[in-house]
Amino acid sequence: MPELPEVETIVNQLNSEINHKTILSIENLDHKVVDKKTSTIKNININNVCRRAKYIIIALNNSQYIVIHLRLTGHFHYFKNKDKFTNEKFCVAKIYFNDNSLLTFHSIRRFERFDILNQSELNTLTAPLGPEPLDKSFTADKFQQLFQKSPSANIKTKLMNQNIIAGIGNIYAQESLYYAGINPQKKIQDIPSEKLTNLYHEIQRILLQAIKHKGTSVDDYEHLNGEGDFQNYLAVYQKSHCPKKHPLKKINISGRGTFYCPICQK
DNA sequence: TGATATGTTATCTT
DNA sequence: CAAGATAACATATC
Repeated sequence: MPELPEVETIVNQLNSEINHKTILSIENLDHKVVDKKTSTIKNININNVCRRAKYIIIALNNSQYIVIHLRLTGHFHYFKNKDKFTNEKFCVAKIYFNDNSLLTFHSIRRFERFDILNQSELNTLTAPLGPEPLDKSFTADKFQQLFQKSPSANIKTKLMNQNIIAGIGNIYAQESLYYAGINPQKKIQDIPSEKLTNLYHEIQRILLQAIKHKGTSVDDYEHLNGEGDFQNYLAVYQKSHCPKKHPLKKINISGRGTFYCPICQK
């Protein structure tokens, strides 16, 4: 499932493939997933592609934004020649460019979102989001303060809450908790502050590492040109043993599957 | 065939 | 009341 590193990978690729191109038109094949306002996008230039939390934001030069959330199964394919496209399953939108290329968006579960927003709608969407974990301004001190505000909350649930800290989902929450040596069942108040600082550093390390590997390809994630390979470097997610060969436990926290090592994570 | 997976949001509970 | 927990959403896959 696409989290920060996967979305970041796709945004980087979109920037190199489609930035500053002109969108001729957008074909909307599923009005449940794709905003009907796509029909108004004709001969519009792309100013920039960026990421906020797990949102892909394509800034257009008519002061509108294409905002895409991949949720669980969303992905793109890019064709330098639009004629190379052959009817692919689950394609819900086709974006045609002035250089005869084509970007297709696919949604398997139809859980995904492809919206056309104006500036104020975009502001409303992003306003509640927590800080970006890789921002230079997001220091270890701020991380401490953020989490110690909710002493009785479960650490993993808070890590995955986009309004506390942006971009972390089920995979990277489990991985960073493993490397920080924190049992995912812990309440924040029961975690010593040195361990919280470790967690801060491990989050950044893991996210950067995963971006280098173009994300974790499990389930339906793929980027524009294929798959990432960080799944080969996971410590606990969907594993039976941790890197130190201890058997892992799988439990349920807030309705989400959670792998952890009872020996390494206290 | 029905259980499973999961990000976000709405709703329920404590 | 508010914080936290859980249900709902959709649907392909095993």
